[in-house]
Formats: sequence, structure tokens, C-alpha cells
Amino acid sequence: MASTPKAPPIDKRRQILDAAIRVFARQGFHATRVADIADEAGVAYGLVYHYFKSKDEVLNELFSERWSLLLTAIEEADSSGDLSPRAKLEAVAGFIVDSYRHDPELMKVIIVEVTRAANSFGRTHLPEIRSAYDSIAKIVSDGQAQGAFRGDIDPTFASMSFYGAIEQLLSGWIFELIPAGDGDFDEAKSLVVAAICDGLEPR
Amino acid sequence: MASTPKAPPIDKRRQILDAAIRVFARQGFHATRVADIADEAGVAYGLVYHYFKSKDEVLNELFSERWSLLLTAIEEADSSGDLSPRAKLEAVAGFIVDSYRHDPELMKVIIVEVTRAANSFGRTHLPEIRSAYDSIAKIVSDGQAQGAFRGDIDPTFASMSFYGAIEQLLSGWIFELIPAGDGDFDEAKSLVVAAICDGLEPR
DNA sequence: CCACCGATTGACTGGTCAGTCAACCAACCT
DNA sequence: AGGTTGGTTGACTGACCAGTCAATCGGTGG
Repeated sequence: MASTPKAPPIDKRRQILDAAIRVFARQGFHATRVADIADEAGVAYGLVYHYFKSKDEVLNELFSERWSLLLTAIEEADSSGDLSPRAKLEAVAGFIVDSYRHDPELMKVIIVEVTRAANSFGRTHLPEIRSAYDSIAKIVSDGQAQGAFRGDIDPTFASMSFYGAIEQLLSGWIFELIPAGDGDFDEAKSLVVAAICDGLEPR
Repeated sequence: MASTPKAPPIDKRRQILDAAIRVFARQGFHATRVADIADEAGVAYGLVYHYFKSKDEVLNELFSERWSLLLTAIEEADSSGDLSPRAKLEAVAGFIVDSYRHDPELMKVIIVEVTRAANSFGRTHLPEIRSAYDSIAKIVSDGQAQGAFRGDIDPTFASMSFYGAIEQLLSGWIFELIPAGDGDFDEAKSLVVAAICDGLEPR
């Protein structure tokens, strides 16, 4: 046969990554032993080291996989010339919220262990994280240039506030500080953008 | 003498706490060994355990000391009947920003190791953290009742967004993503409130 | 001068785990 | 069958470090 004669029946590497998501989400990165990942994946201890250089690399891989999707999504929203600046922000907020809806465990790991852990893992990924802020700032900046946003708020500032607000909402869901039903997700998307664009005060 | 005849010349306990702030800020909680704290404090290893039950307790103490000040500040802002809701939010934002200006290392530790590490230490302190969100939500809720804020945004929601935005700014300073001069701090105070209250779109 | 007691010291222990490695196995080729 | 390759196994080791504890110090009162 010409096709895939040597591919193993199941992708063990993927299996390990998926298991890691579950275990990291459940116990946190520091509290999980490599043996936990192997057990959860139904695989021998040593195999984890066959596919990954270290425990850290497993987390790095999970983060990078997902974050690159986010960066792409932001770029795409931005480059849709026919979208209003506000609609672009809505697209970004929507993507992040949907990421959480679709795979809460993965997003929990990424936010808790990387994005908000800038001392340990965040350090390594600071450039990638910063890149997201920058892209959002560009959306704001363009919005200002075309008069859709007021000009007296620094774009970087606005970008940090916007992203910070969204991440805080995810944290609220992750730690069950606020209700996380399907309706809440949709509501959240528009409310964050409304809060940031329209403000809390009545118009 | 009637006064303090038995007090040791210097408060070693305080000395250890202050040293811990520096070391935690520099290396992160997980990466610092108890010996590092003792060395930094110029004190023997065992003395740390004379004053604290465990390494965790040192961090807990640092957090609780500071967080109770924050809670008090929010309560005070809220109970000043003569302040507008917006002015109350300004007071809260101002307190947090000034806390960072006054003791960036301590705030770094609190944010990075506790507030944003809800998986490990944040878990323990979730009730205290939540209490801050609730108090801010109350300010928003009262503002809505008196017509100063629009009524269609859930107060908890607004509170999380507001706090999230501020915390993200602190993170930006902590990890040098945004400039942290004296003018930047003052600017930040008003800009966060402006962004949240007035919104990004022109009025 | 001695007895007492809390503060202070730092060597030591027990347990934990990340990462290594030599052996094993299964598929495929010749 | 014999050989080669690469995935797979799990026991083992070496390092690390939180927390313990017995010894020492220094001040106070009898």
C-alpha cells in the first residue's frame, strides 16, 4: 500500500497532550507529576520523555498550539477591512469566549499556568503574549485614526484594559465566581465590548 | 522602665517578612527556597520556622496584611456618601495604583503569586478576593440605582471588568510591557476610570 | 552566681520526583 | 528465520528541599 503503512494506530503524542490538559486543569501544573500525565494517558512513564524533552515542554506545546490560533484570529479580524473597529473587538472577544466554551480545560490551563503566571511560564512566552496585546492595540489605534474611537486614550492602555477585562471574566468562570451557562457566554461577549466601547455611564 | 523591657532590639519576624517580599518578587514563590529567605533576612534557617508554620504561611501573611488594607480602602470609598459613584471607582483605582507605586515588589508578589494564581494560593484566598469584587460590584449597583450608571450591565460583570483592567495594567508594569514612570501612574488612574465609565467611543 | 526560658542556630532526615536508560516488543524487510 | 528500526516499558538514581530538633546563646530574676 502506498498510504500510511507505518503510522501507529493511535497518535500517542496527541494522547499525552490531551491527558496533560485534563490533569493540569485538575491539579495545576506544579502539583502534577509526570507519572500522573502518563497514567491519565494510559501510557508508560518513559513515553512522555520519548515525545517531549521535559514536563515544561508539554505545557509549552499546549500553550503555543492554542495561542497561535488566537493570534491568527486577531489578525484576521483586523484585516477584514469591512468591519468596524468595534466589530473587530467583538470578533476578538467572541473568539476568546468561544475558545473557553469549546475547551474550558485547555483555556484554564493556558490562563492559569501561562498567561497569568508571568513569573514562571509567562516569562518564556512574554513575546507571544505581547504580540496579542499589540495586535489589539493596532485595532484601537486604527479606530482612533478613523474617528470611531476617542483619541485621548493610549491604544496600548486600551488594549490592556480590554484584554484584562476578558481574562478576568474567564477567571471568573474558571473559579466559579460568576455563572457559566451558555447564555452567559453570549451575554458576556456583547457586554465586555459594550462596557469598553460605550462605557458604564449612560449616553 | 514600664515600657517594652523585653522586646528584642529588632523585629526579626518583620525582617523575615520583608526579606520574603524581596526574594519572592525576584525569583517567584516556587523557585525560592526557605534558605533564600533566611539568607536575605540575615537570619538562621530555623528561625523562619520559629515565626512561621511553613513557607506557605509566610506568603499567606504577606497577602492578608495587604489585602485587608485594600478591602478597607474600598469600604471607605463606598461609605463616603458624598462621593459620586465614579469618584468612588476613581478612589479604588487610585488606591491600587498607589499601592503599586509605593511598594511594587509586594504588589508583584500578591498579584503574581496569589491573585492571579487562583489554582494554588488564590484558592485559599478566594473568599477574600471575592470580597473585593463584591464591594466594587456594590458601588456599581448603587450607581445604577441612582441613575449614574446604565442599568443594563450586570454589576458583578462590571466589577470584574474594572478590576481585571486594573490588574492587567499592574501586570503590564510588573513585566515591563508598558512604561512605569511617575506620570504614567497618575495617567493610569484617570484613564482606567475614563475607559470604563465613558467608554472608548466618542460622546 | 546559678537556674531558667525564649530566641536563635544550622546540621540532618525523609520523602518526593524529574529525568535516564537498558531492556523489550512488534512490524517490516530480505 | 534473522536482522533492523523505532515505539514502548518501568525500575532506578541523583538532586533537591521543606521541615525537624537538639544544641547554644543571652538576658532576667532569684
